[in-house]
Amino acid sequence: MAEATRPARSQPATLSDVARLAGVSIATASKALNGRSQVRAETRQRVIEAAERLAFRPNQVAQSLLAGRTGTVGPLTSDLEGRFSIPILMGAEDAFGAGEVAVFLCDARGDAIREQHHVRALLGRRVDGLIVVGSRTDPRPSLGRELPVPVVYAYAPSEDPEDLSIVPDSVGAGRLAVDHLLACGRTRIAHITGDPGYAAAQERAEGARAALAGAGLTLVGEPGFGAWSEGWGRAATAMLLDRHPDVDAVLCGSDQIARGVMDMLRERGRRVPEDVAVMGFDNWRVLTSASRPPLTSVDMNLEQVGRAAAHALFTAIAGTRRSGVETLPCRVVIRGSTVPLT
Amino acid sequence: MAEATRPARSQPATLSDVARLAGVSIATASKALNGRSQVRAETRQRVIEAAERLAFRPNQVAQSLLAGRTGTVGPLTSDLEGRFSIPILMGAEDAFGAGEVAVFLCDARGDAIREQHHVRALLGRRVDGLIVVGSRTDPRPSLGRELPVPVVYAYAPSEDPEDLSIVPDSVGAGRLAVDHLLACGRTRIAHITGDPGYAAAQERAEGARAALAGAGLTLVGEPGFGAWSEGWGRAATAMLLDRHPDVDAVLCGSDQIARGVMDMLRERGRRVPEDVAVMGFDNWRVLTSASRPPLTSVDMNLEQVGRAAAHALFTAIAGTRRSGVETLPCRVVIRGSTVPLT
DNA sequence: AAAGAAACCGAAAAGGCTTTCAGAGACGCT
DNA sequence: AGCGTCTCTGAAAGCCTTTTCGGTTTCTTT
Repeated sequence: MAEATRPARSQPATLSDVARLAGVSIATASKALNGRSQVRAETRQRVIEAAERLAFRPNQVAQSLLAGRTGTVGPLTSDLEGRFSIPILMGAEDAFGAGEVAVFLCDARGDAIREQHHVRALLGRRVDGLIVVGSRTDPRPSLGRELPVPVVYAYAPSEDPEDLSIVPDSVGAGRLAVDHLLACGRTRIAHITGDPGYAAAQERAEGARAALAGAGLTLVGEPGFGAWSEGWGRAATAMLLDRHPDVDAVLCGSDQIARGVMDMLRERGRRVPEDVAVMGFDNWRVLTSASRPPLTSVDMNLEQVGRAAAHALFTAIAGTRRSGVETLPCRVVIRGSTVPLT
Repeated sequence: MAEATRPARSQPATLSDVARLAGVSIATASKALNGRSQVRAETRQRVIEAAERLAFRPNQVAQSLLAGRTGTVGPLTSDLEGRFSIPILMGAEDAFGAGEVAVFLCDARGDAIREQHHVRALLGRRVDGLIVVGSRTDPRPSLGRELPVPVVYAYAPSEDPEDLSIVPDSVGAGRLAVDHLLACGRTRIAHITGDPGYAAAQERAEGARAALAGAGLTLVGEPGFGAWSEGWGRAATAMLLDRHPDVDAVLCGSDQIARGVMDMLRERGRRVPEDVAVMGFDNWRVLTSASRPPLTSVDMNLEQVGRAAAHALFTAIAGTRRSGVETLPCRVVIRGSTVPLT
């Protein structure tokens, strides 16, 4: 734990340092390094060598000031703890990273005041655009139309239809899930899901019902709304088995619920997937692959949502703006809880 | 999905706009807004009103250029997916957020090339400092001593002792865990943990052994190194019960392992915590609170690690640099798997 | 009333870069 | 030799803000 005050570090080289070393003006140095054509090859070479000797990196702060664009983007997330924001941010970072756009990190902790504060801070830094990442798919208040930069909402759509929102297709996801169970030959399908106050819960249930109706079937019992927890999965399963012992598949609102469901099924002597198939939602690796058997789950393709949001923001910055809510399809990841391992 | 090209948004107001509206010079406007004293109260008021009318926000890009500091910090993480980086980043964001420092988001995906690329990008943006966040506690190569800004390593220490690293105290954590089990009256304690290639696994085992030795005891059997998975927890527990049926506590290397252990214990008819106490590591909520009974676990205080790293970086930027590896204590979070619920 | 002090204001420079535009030099042609 | 044409190069402006410092106004004091 040595402690010392070292001398200030050497300042990074500037363009004028390079120019001096190469014996040219800064204008020429700039042109040489940026591939402008009005420089003799030999001069350009001299400048490039000088730049390398000095480890010159153009000061992007100065470039930004001049260009009026900073090449930065502010993603506002309302919860970093939650596992939904991260994949979206990674997708966005991915999409931007390729284009040399830097991404700020802002966690509003679900607090509107903090969010406002972050928006201000980001605008002060002259970000070129904002991505607002929600923690649930319910619509959220718009940041407003009067912002000086484009905004894209991801996962949680904006309440204002003039804004552009990119969300996963929850209704379609419910449909996909049921389609898979039907394809597995199941016909007595129950649905145990989370908090009915979540749009995602309602929409998935809606999609599931629609798909069943399409096959001339209905859900076994009512959708079991409750909490997004293992405990609820266990409790709901116990009740379900009492009332509908003939159930042959349970579609769960989350992987956590699914784990609880599988737990209780095993406790009651049902085999998964032979007697009852179980499906989860979210495709959260830790849970899906650790369970016995591994859990079939619907993946919301969140990284794609992030990438799509980044892409939309890009085009909006370039001038072409879209609006409305755009949905992206989910996908079923099949594991041993619906299909016996061969 | 309406599509349209709206007119370019109005540019944000600049200081000279404000000055013009207030009928003063740019210099006076600046002084008025920044609370400098050489402005008549009445004039200041006029300027402030003008600034408000125009929704003026000083352009931080220009401020940065002038000040030579950007007020930004680059945290390089090697895996955002992993659950260890996030709390550290949140802690850092927290510590900086208060001081108006913006944090960039960089995920190197564990790739050294990507990391180099990100370092360059961050330096180009003239960040004032870097925080390197690792995904495991094993030492990692230094970024080098010749960087123009201070660097702090968090979670994964740098191999270069001249660098400053902030890490959780793994040895101490092992000791704390055993101390808790001893305090619960357990004496026949086994240790089932993860990949022996991880420094964290070795160090925790070392701490556990030391604490036992201090009480005149030894581990039941050898430490069970294996994988950081539920599956390994189950398998290792089965073997453990065969060889040492009298075990009365299992210290696990992670919460996932602990879940597997508890699963197998239940399957073999042991009650937790009455017959066998179980402890996990990492205090990962999803796992600890969802299990039956809730899992006692060691929390590495990662947010504190992040905050400490941010703080160290702050002081380093201000000129006072430290070096070496500094450890932060962990803490035991007691739940029902070691202490019967009252 | 005049001088001195204090309060207030604005011109200008700085920070690092890009770009425009004018000027300088080289070359080919008549 | 003189002219026009290219090809290169560099001075300077501009991006937006802060700060210094000289200048102007106002107030106090004798």
